[in-house]
Amino acid sequence: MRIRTAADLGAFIRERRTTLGLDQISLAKKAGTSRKWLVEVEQGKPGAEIGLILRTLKSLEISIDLEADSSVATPPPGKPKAPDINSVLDSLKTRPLKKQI
Amino acid sequence: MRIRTAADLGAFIRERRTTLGLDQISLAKKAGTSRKWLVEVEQGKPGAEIGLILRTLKSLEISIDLEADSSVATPPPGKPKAPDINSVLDSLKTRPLKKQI
DNA sequence: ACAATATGTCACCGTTCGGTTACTATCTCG
DNA sequence: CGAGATAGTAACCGAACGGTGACATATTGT
Repeated sequence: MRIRTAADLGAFIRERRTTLGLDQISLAKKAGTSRKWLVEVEQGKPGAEIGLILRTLKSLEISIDLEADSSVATPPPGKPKAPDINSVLDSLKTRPLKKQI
Repeated sequence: MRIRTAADLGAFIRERRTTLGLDQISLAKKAGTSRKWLVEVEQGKPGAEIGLILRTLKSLEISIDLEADSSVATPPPGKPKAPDINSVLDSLKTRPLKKQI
């Protein structure tokens, strides 16, 4: 399922939890958090910490996949930076990422 | 990319940001947060709020997909709940799931 | 009707978050 | 060399988080 908001996430978590036949206490204990926290998350709390979220999803055996949309150089049409070959080479040269070269 | 930890998430965000040629300030502004926050998130801060994370991913045009692993009733082998027909029927009766059977 | 279960809500409290504002270290380019 | 841009870090502080424990509601099964 594609997640866009905290409410989406909460709904998905809840659905998965009930599908597995778990109650809030069981899942909260499994994920190492509290029932109160689970209740709020299932209601779509945007302030929930990502660490607890990840632990919860793991407890529910849910995989999280991130995908960069479309192509590399498609900054929302409106900022035509129009990078030329030089700038691209420059950026690769000046910003040695871990796995670069 | 499959995300399992906050560090994974931070690395992915950073890679995507640089790929798009954005600096931390630009992205932070775009996502409605602060540069300090972005720095910490890219370093894998597990306490970051899911709401800001989602806004950031949206700013980077990154899709988040959740997928429930394997089949419905496969609690990590070690808890052989061995549900019999009765318990299954009961759970269906008391907990009207959407897609069951 | 009663007990048991599961969920939602509340108040309290210590901890931590996130924003702001500096300062520092690199790196690039003129 | 010096100016500018980018990134990491620090201290401060109000706001919000998450945990605990209790109470209020359904809802189910006896």
